[in-house]
Amino acid sequence: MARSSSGRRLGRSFFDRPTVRVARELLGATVVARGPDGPRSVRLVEVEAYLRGDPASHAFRGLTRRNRSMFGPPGTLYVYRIHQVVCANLVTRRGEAVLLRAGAPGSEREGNPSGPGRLCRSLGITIEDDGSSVTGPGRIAVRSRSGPVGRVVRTPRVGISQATERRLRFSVARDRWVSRPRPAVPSASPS
DNA sequence: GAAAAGATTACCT
DNA sequence: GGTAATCTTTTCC
Repeated sequence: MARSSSGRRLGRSFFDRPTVRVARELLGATVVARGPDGPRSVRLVEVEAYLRGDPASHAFRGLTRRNRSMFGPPGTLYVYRIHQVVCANLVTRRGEAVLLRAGAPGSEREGNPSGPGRLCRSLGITIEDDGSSVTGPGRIAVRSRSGPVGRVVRTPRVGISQATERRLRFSVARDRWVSRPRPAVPSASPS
């Protein structure tokens, strides 16, 4: 099988670092979810950072019933429902997290993980996974990237109405799995 | 208790 | 490119 191999499981120390740095380094990492019909995996190509004092963050107004997982330890999954789908985040430091927006499917079974809701559907992540940890024995893990990642571009985040100018969306330039709107790639050298 | 808004997506013109 | 679907959480009266 032409499977892009992945490295070791990322532990708490990986997530217990500044959120922007974690976000950037998650690109190329693989999320693996054990399911009833075997493991499913997605290699991340697009994420967004949500910070302290960030009006676009669900944690901005303090702890609520919905966002309590964002205040859990590093490596906690924060899963929330929006409209008819769910989206997943990985908590870094208290009250900060990285939204998983898109990735490349590990095989045909994962379908199309291009978009936060689609990515969760590809991995079988549900609201039941909210609050679980990816650094422990749970069914979901993150494995470090094993190969080079393409050029990374920083652009404004998608779908928010506050702090829209902050460039906290990180994506692999020109990767086919990056969701829409597709970021413009600065032309240092046109290809 | 009621109303509005939403870190989206699928389908329409 | 624009809009409806759809339902939970949050917020306001």
